Amino acid sequence: MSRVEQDIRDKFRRSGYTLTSQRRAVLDALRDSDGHPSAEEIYLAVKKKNPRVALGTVYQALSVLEEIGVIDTKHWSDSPTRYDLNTEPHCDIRCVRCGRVDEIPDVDLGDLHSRLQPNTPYEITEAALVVEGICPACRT
Amino acid sequence: MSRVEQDIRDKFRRSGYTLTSQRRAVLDALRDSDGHPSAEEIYLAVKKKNPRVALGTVYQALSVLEEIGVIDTKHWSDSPTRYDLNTEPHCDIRCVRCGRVDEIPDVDLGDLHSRLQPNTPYEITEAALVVEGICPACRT
DNA sequence: TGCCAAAACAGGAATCGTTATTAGTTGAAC
DNA sequence: GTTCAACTAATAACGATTCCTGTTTTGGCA
Repeated sequence: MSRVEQDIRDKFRRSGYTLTSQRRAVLDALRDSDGHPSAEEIYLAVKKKNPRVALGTVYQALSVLEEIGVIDTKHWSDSPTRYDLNTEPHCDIRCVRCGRVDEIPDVDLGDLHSRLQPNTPYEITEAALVVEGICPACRT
Repeated sequence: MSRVEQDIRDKFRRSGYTLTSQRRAVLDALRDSDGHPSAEEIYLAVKKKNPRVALGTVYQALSVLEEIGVIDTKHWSDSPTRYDLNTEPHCDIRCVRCGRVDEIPDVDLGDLHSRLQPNTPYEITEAALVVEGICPACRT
């Protein structure tokens, strides 16, 4: 069993949630996808193996997976939420033309939180970069 | 007439859009609000002076105002879009408990775009920070 | 000033991603 | 095997936003 696999099982055990076949299927769909699928895309992938799953189940599974820290979610405006197995802080960019999402490597976001905190009386809980652009394929 | 006022008129003239009383009212509501109101809040403020305006009109006015560069929009997940007269790049933080939005001062975002661009083949069109936290009043 | 075409508007229906509800199913603990 | 809580499928409901249609307003021009 891989380290990642073990980590997932640990997080389920600690949380009290059970790793059901539907949640497993959502994780598999995320692993097998090439990028940052939407709930709809995950739903379609899961449906191929088990046509009985409902879209609502996918949403609920995703919310559990996010809660226990197995997946990350990313929001862009005018676009459905994207999901991602990678829980390391990283920066994603979305193509405004085709919707494709890719990671921007070598961006140090670790200090974002600590760099902002001294400037606000709020207690920062979340700090993310939302980046949009035009991907090479769409630039033509 | 203030500099800001003149700037708004110029932007309308150049764009070809007309500065109607409804669009004027939306701008006034933004100016008189204490922060970063949602479309709904702007709608309610506008309605006080002219009860006949429709919510759809507010949305359309906001979209025109954004297009010609008079206002900024900010998106947080699980929350309606917020609008802002300030078009200088700046960083806002939203309270996850009460929804209040405040600016985080002294954050240099000017180089965000140029810092990210070398690391991606995308042509970056937009780079923003989305920050959430708990405001002093909600920390109790 | 009065007319006309284009733009903008009001009102309400429609859309879309997401969440809530509810009844039924599963599966682990005894 | 029985029991009970957790989970699921199906579908209704929701909120923010956009779209549509007929009406009103606006700016250009005689």
